[in-house]
Amino acid sequence: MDVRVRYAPSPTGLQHIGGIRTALFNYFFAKANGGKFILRVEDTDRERYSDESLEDLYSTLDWLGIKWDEGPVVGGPYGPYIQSERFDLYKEYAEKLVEMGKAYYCFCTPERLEEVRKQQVESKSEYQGYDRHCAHLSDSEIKENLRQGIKPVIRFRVPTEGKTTFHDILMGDISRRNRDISPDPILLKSDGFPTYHLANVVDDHLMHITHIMRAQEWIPSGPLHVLLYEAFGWDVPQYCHLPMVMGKDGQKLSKRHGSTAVRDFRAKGYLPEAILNYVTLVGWSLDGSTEFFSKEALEKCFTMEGIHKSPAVFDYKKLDWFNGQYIRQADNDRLASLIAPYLQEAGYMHKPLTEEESALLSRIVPPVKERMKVLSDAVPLTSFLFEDRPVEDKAVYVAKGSDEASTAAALSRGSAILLSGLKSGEEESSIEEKLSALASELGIKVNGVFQPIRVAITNSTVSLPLFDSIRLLGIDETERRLIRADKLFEEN
RNA sequence: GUCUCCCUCGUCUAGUGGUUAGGACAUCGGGUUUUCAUCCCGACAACGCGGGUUCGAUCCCCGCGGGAGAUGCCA
Repeated sequence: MDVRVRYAPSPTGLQHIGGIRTALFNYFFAKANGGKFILRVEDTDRERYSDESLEDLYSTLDWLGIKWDEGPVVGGPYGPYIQSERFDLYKEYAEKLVEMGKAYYCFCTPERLEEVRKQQVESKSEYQGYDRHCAHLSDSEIKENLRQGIKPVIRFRVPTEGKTTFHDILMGDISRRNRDISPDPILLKSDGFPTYHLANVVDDHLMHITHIMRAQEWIPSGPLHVLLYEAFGWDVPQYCHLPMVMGKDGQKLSKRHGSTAVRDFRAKGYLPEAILNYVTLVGWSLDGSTEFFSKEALEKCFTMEGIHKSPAVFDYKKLDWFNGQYIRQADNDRLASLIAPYLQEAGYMHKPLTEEESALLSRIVPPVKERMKVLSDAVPLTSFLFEDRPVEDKAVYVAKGSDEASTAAALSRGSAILLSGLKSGEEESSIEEKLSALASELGIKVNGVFQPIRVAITNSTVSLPLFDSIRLLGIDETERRLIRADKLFEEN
């Protein structure tokens, strides 16, 4: 049997790390087994639905390079793949269950349900959930309610006896007494839309899904779904519940832990291959030592056996490390085009780039790529080129182990050495030697000479390498800034 | 409350009835370097606890503890 798996998100929010991890596992499992990866949009919650979420779903998968074999846009033999477009289908199946006596109409108002819930909490009842008030209405009672225009929901009749077991590839057999299953969950809402339980089971069956890989938060409803498959007389697919992705505090990863939307990571300057690589390693490993995986490699080597049972904490620092690694590996031209938007956003460059800017950009990349964790780091790293904010505080120019007098001397004499060297096209290493010699003459450390020069030129003690900075800035501007710093020290 | 699942360094993980319990991130220290970063070297650091089974348990069994998830006309 050919493997068919699906990612079935609900477009009620931006695609987040947890969701995308599920998508990736499904995708890689399908690819590694020569199967099909199906995308299905579960937009049955009309209150929380948003177009933006749907667009975000497509753009995020696209950014990661994840293509679906069947689904919205591309179509497929079992479409449509958007649940709202399958509206009639669910009603049909729900009513089929009603006819079989396995489901029933319920006319309870939300107010009454709320009241029941409240009482259960107050009385600390062991049983929670619906009290099956409408489980045994007579035909005439149902007709009367319908005649009055009350919109019913359809509830599934959960057996009160026995237990239901399903097999999970990772977890093994998971059983639950039927009486512990939430009593009589709603299958079809009063607005005619199905709930997750119904739509999911119906669609997975109709779309011939072979393996259901979803987050562990669904384990408790596994038995219910099995009951549903059995009620319809359908085969139960294979289950594989994925470990959850947690935040630092061990709770389910959410916004309060930091960014969780993939879009946010993208905006900050994470590369898709870094996200893809790291996210796949959350809850999965090949051998415990291999860390770098390309998408293509994972499409071949991903196995279910490598998936873990226990939840995993999402480590932002490790993601940063991965991103830095991938940035360093990245092609310079690609990096240039990836960095450009950040510099444009900062107002440093025009959109589109002028020819000069484009040329400058490609010279910026090599020194900058060694120093970035995220692409947006390029902005602070190069700001000295685009906005001149001279350091007024003399103390900043003074290196450790030096003093103001030596610094003043280092600055004026060092500037002279530097500028004449640069203008005469002298080797950088030779200029460097002379500056070092100056340091020992002044009786200070090498940095005692370099630091004031660096601060003068880059307006910061932390910068790109000095000669790189000068090359990017140009000799004239370098000279201007050196003279200005020199004056600062001459003033008193 | 009830049900279900989980438990190896701070974090992600490898691993075995007998190992110096391995790797990576983070942290700390050192080296290279004009700063920062990169890069290199090193250090710290784990089998939740208690019973069994066994010549021997991190590994097998039981209990406890801790954590998480579910308990919606959300998915």
